[in-house]
Amino acid sequence: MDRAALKKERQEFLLKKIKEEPFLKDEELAKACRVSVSTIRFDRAELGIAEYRERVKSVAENAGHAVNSGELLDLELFHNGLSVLSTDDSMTFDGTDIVKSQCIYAFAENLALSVIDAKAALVKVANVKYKAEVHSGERLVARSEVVRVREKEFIVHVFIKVNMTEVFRGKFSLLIPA
Amino acid sequence: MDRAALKKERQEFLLKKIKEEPFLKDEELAKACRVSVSTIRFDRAELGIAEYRERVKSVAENAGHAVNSGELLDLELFHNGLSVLSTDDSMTFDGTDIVKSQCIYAFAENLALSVIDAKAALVKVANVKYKAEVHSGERLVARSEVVRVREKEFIVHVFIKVNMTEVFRGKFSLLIPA
DNA sequence: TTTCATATTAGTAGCAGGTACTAATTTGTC
DNA sequence: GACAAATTAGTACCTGCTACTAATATGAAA
Repeated sequence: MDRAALKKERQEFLLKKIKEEPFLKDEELAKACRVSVSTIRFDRAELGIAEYRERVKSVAENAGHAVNSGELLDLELFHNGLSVLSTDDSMTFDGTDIVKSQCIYAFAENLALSVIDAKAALVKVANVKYKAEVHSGERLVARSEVVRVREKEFIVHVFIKVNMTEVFRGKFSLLIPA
Repeated sequence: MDRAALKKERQEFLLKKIKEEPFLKDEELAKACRVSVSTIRFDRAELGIAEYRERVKSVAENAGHAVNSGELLDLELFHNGLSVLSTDDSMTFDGTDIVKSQCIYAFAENLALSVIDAKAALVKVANVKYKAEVHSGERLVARSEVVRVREKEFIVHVFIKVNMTEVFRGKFSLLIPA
């Protein structure tokens, strides 16, 4: 066997393994790869993979991310709002770089709620269209507009663009709780 | 000053501080409380607060939760599917026990994708109705049905109930990528 | 004022999971 | 058989602790 090839194979396995289970310590990785701890440390250094504690920390730090609330750039309450969100790998389908539509939905819904100043409004109806694939790394720019107000019910439109191209549009009917 | 009262006050402050910023080390907490590291360790022991690394780890472990994919109970590919999801506090609006509709949406969308065997299908259109509030702790039961197939496009209905009462219904138009 | 319990601080040894480095050992290939 | 790359072993040191002991400070009771 070509030792260099074995090494390459192991390093690819290591990358995959850590992507799947980031909370494995060097000792556990060594067992999984059937090599010594030294070799694992060597491989991690070569591949630029951080140590166990750093990996745990970075997962923890990106945890709040699940909210997909983006960064609010502009807001005129009960009129319109503007928000941006940078997509990343945590939002994609495994093994692809395609962002899940539920992440885009959450981003849109959050902006719709912001614009009517509702920390916890109820969504009654949502009609949404996804017009194009969104890929990891792309920057979503969302604009929302309140189009109708009736009693405690609001109709809010949300449009999302990537690079000036519309990828999403949605209509939300929101109810502020009594 | 009553020293016991000062202690109590500090410990309350400590609890609040760590709730807000879980990633503070003993040394940083000591500075924030203007006491020695020893005292912080003493307080943590008394209050049952875990050490820095444990806190980071527990935040990291509860991170993946955001997927909302539920547990698939039954599946007839291209016909129908059945899935359940127990809601919890991580899905609610802060300070309430009302589950965010985006969590329900994600659950529904995931089931819609499962039933057409698509790991990464594109959602083209979704029309959804939320019929009642869902509260933390309630168990969502979702049923999906493929109602139409045309080329690579699928129309899937998803109904979600809590305690036999429908809380959500949605229609998804899905496209399997070329 | 002295006494005493409580609160606080300091200091020690040891642990986990590493880094950074050096040195020895294997192993496939020329 | 010699050589370079790969692998393993071993050392000292680091951080952020635990678990423990001991010393010191302080407010209140006697």
